[in-house]
Amino acid sequence: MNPPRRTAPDKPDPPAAPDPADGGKHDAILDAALALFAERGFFGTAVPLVAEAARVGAGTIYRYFENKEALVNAVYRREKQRMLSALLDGIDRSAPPREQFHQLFACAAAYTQRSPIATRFLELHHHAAYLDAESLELENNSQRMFEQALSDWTQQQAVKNLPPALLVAIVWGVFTGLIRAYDEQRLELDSELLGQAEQACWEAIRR
Amino acid sequence: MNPPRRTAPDKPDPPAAPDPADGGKHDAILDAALALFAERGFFGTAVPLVAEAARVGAGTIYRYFENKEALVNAVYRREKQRMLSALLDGIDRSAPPREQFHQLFACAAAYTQRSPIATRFLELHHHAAYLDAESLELENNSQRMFEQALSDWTQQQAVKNLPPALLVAIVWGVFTGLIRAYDEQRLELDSELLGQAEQACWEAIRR
Amino acid sequence: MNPPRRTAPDKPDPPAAPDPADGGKHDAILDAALALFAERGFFGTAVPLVAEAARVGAGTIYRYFENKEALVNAVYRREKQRMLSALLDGIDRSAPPREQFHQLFACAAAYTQRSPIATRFLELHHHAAYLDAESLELENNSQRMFEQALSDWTQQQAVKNLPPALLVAIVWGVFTGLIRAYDEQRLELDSELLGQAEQACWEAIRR
Amino acid sequence: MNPPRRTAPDKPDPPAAPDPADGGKHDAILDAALALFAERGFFGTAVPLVAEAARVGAGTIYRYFENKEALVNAVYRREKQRMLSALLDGIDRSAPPREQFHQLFACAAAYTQRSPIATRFLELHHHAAYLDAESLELENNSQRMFEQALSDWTQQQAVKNLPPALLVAIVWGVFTGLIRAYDEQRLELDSELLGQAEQACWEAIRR
DNA sequence: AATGAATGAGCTTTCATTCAT
DNA sequence: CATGAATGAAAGCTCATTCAT
Repeated sequence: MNPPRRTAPDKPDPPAAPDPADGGKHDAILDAALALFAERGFFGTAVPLVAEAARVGAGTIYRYFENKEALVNAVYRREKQRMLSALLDGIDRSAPPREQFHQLFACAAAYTQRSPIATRFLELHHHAAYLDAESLELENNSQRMFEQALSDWTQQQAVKNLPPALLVAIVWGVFTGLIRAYDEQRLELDSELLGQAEQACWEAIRR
Repeated sequence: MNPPRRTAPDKPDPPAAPDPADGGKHDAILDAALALFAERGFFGTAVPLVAEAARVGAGTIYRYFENKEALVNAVYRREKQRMLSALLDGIDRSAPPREQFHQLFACAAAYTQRSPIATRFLELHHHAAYLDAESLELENNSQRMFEQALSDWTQQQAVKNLPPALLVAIVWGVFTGLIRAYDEQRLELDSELLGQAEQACWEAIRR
Repeated sequence: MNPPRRTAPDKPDPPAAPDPADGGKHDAILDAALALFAERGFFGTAVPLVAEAARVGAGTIYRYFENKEALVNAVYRREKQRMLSALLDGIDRSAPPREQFHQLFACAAAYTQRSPIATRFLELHHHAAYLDAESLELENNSQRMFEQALSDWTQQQAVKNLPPALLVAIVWGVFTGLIRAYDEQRLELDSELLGQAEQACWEAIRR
Repeated sequence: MNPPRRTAPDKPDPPAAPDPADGGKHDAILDAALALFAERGFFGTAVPLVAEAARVGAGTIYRYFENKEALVNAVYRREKQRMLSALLDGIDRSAPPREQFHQLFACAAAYTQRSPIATRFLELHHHAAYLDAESLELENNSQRMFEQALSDWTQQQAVKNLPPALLVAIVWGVFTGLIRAYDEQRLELDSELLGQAEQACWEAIRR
């Protein structure tokens, strides 16, 4: 893995849903909102600022999203789903647990590197009061999927027989810790270090 | 460790700095601000609300703190320092690394249980844009102290020979993961589970 | 007169001006605007809402009316004129005054019953700030016509020798009072009651 | 009665409730709101405009009134009550009906002349959608009081045996008609004319 | 020193109007 | 001609901050 750039891509994601030709405004707004919410938080970001960044009129945002809260939820869901896809699509559930774990770590690392802004956004808005039921449901679903994977590995005698929620908390916590350390510029996430972190994390949960 | 209460103390901390008899207003404001910022966030908390909760006039807050930002930084520094004290005072740096690690984990667990509101506050305001240089400096100091401890353990051949920042990220990440899982009610943090988490985390970093 | 329905027709009025085949859009807009302005007031009615109700594009309205104010004035003039026609066409100016008065009252009652929405609109927009000179001129004309009628009756020694404007104010006031009482559901306007009101009003002005 | 000035007093009403020394801001806001709402309507009046007219900051209005709707209701209730007092205090309920009727007419005329702006306001906001339950209750109460008076006069055989609501509608309608005619400058309300109107109106309802 | 009423800048949101299609 | 997506000015309202008391 290359030494990750300190800021970067995040925008070049192909406009996800092929919108019915609105000039890409819908996605432009989501992109702008993502960057600003990640940088300044929800309350710290004024809607006209999002509009300006998206190069649309302030009122236009309200043609696409009912209100500011709906906007942040739309961003949250798009990014959460993208992240989940990035992680899950890269895992071969029939491979041995240790291999799957490696794939997971690699995908997560690749994702955070490809989408640092989205990563920051998701980390920041993790459990905000303005997330609606649908967003929380998505959050729960993702949690459940990870618990399922860890639970499977336990049954395959590969990892410790501990509550899946605890195992997820450990793995997720380690990864989050890495991201934060990287964000706060205390750690350069090169591939050697990622490999070491992966191994350490595996040792935390392996039987 | 007892099954932790879902809410609780947090206030009875002795009035840290022996203020020159201002009727305790300074601390009352910090206490009120801590609770409100933890519950509603920085932008969600109106200054007059803090004043009311602290039972002082709105203008009084500005005699003690330059502005809202200064207030949240003061809260941050007080709580961060308290937390650091709680962790570091409980560790016997001459004990064997594994024993020190146990003490650290136990102190951290005790702290979060004793001060759930402060824990929530620190987690929530972890890297907010409105933290000033002094707060970030404190953050760095604490980081450096933990790195020093991990570095020592490495030299004592007890833990892996990895960059201390990585080791801290792992340990801190695991602990943060536990707190979150508990906050989101996915995990009950009883003493058995904490012990298992501690052991897993140790296995992540031990040589 | 039948016990009046609480809501009802109002639309089936023949499309007043035989427009040069614009697909009926001009009238459709006026119809929609009438209903919405009557129900929600001028400021409470958004132009795109009128467009939707008229089943035309929002921009189309501006091809027929310079702006919202011009639209409400057009509605006002159309309805005021219809109302005047309804009243004046039903009066036989060669009949004895008392008979003419009866015809006037009957026509007015019939009109308000046939066109409750228009009645509400005219009452609501009676002297709004956004009525333009032409609308006010129409208002004055109608006033003058009624004054003329009352003046004639005075000369025929049938009604009191008072300023025609006062006589009109009295008759118009009584009728408006009836409408309001009906609107506020304090009065059921059956034919007996209307007859009594008519007689009372006549006694107010008769010599 | 003097030839009424075309605009005039309305403000000099003593600040009704001796407010607990707020610098008269509460009343200043009500006064400014009354004038502007009467002139431009509820929706046509921007809150900052009221603030400017009252010579207070825009935010100050919200210290005294929950929102714009609460403000218009406060104005409505103050003015309606003042008007009712003006009418009812001037009537000697033990006098003969015709004399009472004269007093009523005289009081009403005096009130509208003394408070033309309030008169216009009450006329304009008569049954607006933004009046709350308390305001409507006040409206109903006043209606009931007038019906009671008319009903009494009927029982005293002085006026026609018609539904009190109809009698009120007639009297109130005539008076409203006079006001409108005056407002629209079609009628000068001198004392002679008022006397004639009073007599005509009495003839409408007298037995 | 302490207060809290007052302020006005700035927020989210709406909507009359335009103009590229 | 007709459209309706886009706009941005202006609305109602909040709240960090000040200052007369």
